[in-house]
Amino acid sequence: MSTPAEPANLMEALVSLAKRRGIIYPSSEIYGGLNGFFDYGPVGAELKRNIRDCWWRDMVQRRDDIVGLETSIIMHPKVWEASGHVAGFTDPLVDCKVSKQRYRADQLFWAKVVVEGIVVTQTTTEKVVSTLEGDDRSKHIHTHYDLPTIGYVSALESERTKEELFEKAEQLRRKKHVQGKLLPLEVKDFTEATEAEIALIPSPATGEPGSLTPPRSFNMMFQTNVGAMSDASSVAYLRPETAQGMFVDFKNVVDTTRVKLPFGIAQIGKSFRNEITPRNFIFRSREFEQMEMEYFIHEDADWAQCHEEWIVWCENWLRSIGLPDSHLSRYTHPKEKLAFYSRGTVDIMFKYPFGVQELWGIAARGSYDLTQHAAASGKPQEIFDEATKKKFTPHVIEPAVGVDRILLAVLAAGYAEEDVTDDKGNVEQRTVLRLSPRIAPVKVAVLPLLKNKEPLTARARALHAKLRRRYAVQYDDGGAIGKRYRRQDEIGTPWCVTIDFDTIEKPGDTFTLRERDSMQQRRITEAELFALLDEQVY
RNA sequence: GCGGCUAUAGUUUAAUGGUAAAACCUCUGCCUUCCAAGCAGGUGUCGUCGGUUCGAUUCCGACUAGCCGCUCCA
Repeated sequence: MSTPAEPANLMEALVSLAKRRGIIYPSSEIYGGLNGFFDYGPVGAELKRNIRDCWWRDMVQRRDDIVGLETSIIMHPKVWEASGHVAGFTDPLVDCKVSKQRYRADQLFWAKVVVEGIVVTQTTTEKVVSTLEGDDRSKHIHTHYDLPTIGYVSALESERTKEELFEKAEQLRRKKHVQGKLLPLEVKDFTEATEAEIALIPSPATGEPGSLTPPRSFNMMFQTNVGAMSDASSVAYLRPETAQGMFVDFKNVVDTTRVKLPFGIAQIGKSFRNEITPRNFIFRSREFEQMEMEYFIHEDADWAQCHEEWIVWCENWLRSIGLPDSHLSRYTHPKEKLAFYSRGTVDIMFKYPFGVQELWGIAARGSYDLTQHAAASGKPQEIFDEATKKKFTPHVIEPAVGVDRILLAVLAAGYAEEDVTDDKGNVEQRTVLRLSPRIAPVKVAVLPLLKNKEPLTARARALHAKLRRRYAVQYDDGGAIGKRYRRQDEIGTPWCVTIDFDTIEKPGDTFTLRERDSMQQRRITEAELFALLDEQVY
């Protein structure tokens, strides 16, 4: 009997297991680690490779309409200017030191409040006078008529930013007991404030000046230099997405591979983003691996239907590697929040231990990317339509997913701690990773029942040698048999075959096949074992 | 980047101002006829750097990393 159960803190359990079993290590650990970077250990490397291979086989090799591509990680810097990443990845941010709020500088607006006319309040007059001497006093007061800046106001970007600023300015005028008429406000955003002004602009949270920091720029792209000289002309970027490779090589693929619309170009590769806050283990890291596909369609095609078909394809693929429906959902981006070039974006969400988060984004991008590159490079990115005899720029549907996010999802969905009751009634805990045979790092463990009986180990080694030609398998003769089963459970090995005395003493050359999830055993021949693997590991 | 909490063996945790302990894991040998058995043995720079102190794993500071919240994720 076994009872599946989720541990109280699933993430902690996963991080611990990942380290203990060689799935994921912190990067550069002996030097104290490096925030946002991770290494995949021997077991993790197999798991990750299997996820990539499954995707590539299903997305590229088993389809007629999609071809693969591998572009360089460092591309011409103009690629990222054309794509909008150089501008779009720079988000200057402002912190309020008192309220601990953070604002985007381009969404925080402010204005100097200037009042037309004479400053008549007693306090203000005295202040001005005290800085003057002798006969100059009256004269100087007079010349200050046109100087009365009474303060600053700020407001966040909204539909009524200007009204809000005006109201605040009016409040400020009354609060300071200043007579006169407000001059029209000159609204600027925070990126345009000088150092002196920053000290005087009030925080929208507190209404008091002096707590805002100067805007700090966070460019999400990692910069590097190409060539021996490090100057402005040699600046290059590590790609923040693989997609631009497909757009930039679009014409090459069209001209050299006989593809016809609709068709897709797929790529798997590393991308880099200098995330402000890497979080949640490998979910958001600074170096990660993407699997992206750009599906090009005719400009007159029914993009919405194509979009929906790809969403369904992606959902089915996630199921095929073992993610349960109970953890999957959809999020449709609201129209008003879409990027201006996007016609629609749907995210397939996964219920991670830390919340429901984006796993796979399927975006309808129109012809934005190809059009941008055509304009920036001066080379049209068009296809000739034989029917209408006209050239046009194709539109694109882009399913983009992170390998690391899938890997974390299969770990989270597959991890279980079960209470197992043995024959004597003792309850013990069993940790098991229920990974699909498609992606399991080890498909079969070959176990001689006893280590010190040569006929058993000889048969086991022979089987192991034969299996390993086609599948990732392990040979393990250490310790008691039950311990070896549990060891394989922890890395998600779907099957163990045990070479026992029946194998060598009885006719039929059968082994014990032990199944991971049910722990059930049955006898199986070598031919049946290979047939099972051929069917399940695809 | 800000705030709060944290850092002892591969993992999970103890104890201590006088150079550290347990369990599990792992490795070696013996044993073992199916679910983490037993026996014997091996494996440890208390995250890093500085300060206080005769002496710091322990107290203080900085840094690094992790968790939570804010922010960000085109």
